[in-house]
Amino acid sequence: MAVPEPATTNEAETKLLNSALNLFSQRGYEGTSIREIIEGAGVTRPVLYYYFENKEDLFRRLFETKFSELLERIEAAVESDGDSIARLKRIIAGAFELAEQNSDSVRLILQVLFSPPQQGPSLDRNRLIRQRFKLVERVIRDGLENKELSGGDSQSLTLVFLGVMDMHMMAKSNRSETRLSPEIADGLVQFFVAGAKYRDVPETSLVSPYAE
Amino acid sequence: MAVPEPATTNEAETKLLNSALNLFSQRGYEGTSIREIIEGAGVTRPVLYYYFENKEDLFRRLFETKFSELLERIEAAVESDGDSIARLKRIIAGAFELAEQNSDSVRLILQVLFSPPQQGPSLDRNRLIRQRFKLVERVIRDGLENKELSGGDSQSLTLVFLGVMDMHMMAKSNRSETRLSPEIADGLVQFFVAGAKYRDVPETSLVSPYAE
DNA sequence: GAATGACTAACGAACGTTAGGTAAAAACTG
DNA sequence: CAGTTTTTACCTAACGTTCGTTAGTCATTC
Repeated sequence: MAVPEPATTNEAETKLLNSALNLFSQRGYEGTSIREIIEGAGVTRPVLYYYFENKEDLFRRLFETKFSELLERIEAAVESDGDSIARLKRIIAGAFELAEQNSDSVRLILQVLFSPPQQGPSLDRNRLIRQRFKLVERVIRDGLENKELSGGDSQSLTLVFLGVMDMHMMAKSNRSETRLSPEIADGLVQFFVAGAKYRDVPETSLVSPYAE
Repeated sequence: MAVPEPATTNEAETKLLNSALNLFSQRGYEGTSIREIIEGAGVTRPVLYYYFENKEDLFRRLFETKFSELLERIEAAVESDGDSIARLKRIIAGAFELAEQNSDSVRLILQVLFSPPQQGPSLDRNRLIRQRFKLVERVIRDGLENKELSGGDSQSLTLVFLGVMDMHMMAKSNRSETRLSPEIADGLVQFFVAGAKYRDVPETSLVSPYAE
């Protein structure tokens, strides 16, 4: 009976989320006012409070959506077929693809992961960091078991891997001309594998950087 | 008779800078109010405006001091003796040492380098990023010329190097139990050299991530 | 006639900043 | 070197603005 397209019902909500993504990713949480968000969305203030509890709720829901997108991509790569090196390549390639498609989302995510501990709304940053860490670590542990990788414990290697990946996404965030192609993703993993394999020094490891 | 200690002349200014470092590094620029800063320093508000033009001036002067400390350390390592691998080790070891000694400073620096473009007071972030980038790149270019390194252009390799270094400093910022020892610094450079050397793929490079 | 989705208008609190004043030390002057 | 002026280092008290938030109202739709 009713229109079978409730997709376009929350037009105002979508506009608010888009405006919020744009502003939050560029200016941060405290640097963005609710007045700027509603202006960008072309609605009035009470409309925002109709769809969202408050500013923090808006930020949290926005962030959770975007972060889930990234996690799902990584998860898909982790559970994909092939050896661990191929899966590592897919992890980076997927993240790079997201950064190319939706650089605002990636900037928002990096902002949260790398911001000072008490900045912005209180969300469990360490949990988020660990979630992503664990996914990548699983692949690296597989690689160590199959002797595709060596040269350190899984935690140290994961930290290096994420460092390389994130620094490139950060470069893309800062300079949008930067192109993060799948070829670069492959090259970085080759780099990583070589470093983890041919190292002829005693293994070094951090004291549980993101352990459980 | 009177206490002959004029060393404590700018006592209030120092207290303000210390309080500001503590708060800014933990909560960010917008997340910290002038009232919190003066409370932490145990002075009144006009005292802050006596020593600093305004909040932005306070932040800028604080940041510039701390960032210079880091740059000077890197510079010293860049200009030190030995092959480029030894110098790369000293760069990381120096940064790690600073992170161990003064984690607030490092957190403040990382915060500025990695925050979204329009957050906080307007300071030329790309210039700062480039300054540090150039210093490291010089050593890596030397390494490429002397065949101590290979496997990519100097810019790509520098980006990887900084990614590995920064991710570890970030880990320290998030979890202060993390120990960033000189041994770990050495291990990371070994990793880096192996990755840059034994890679058997065509060289890949980004489109000028932090070129001039 | 009850939700839904929007509006105008205002709220108190917190923000960065400043006007205006004071006690003591430092610098100058006859 | 005594007397005067200036500067230093702080204070109390308030300013105007912006912040996030909400009470109250009103069409439109089901």
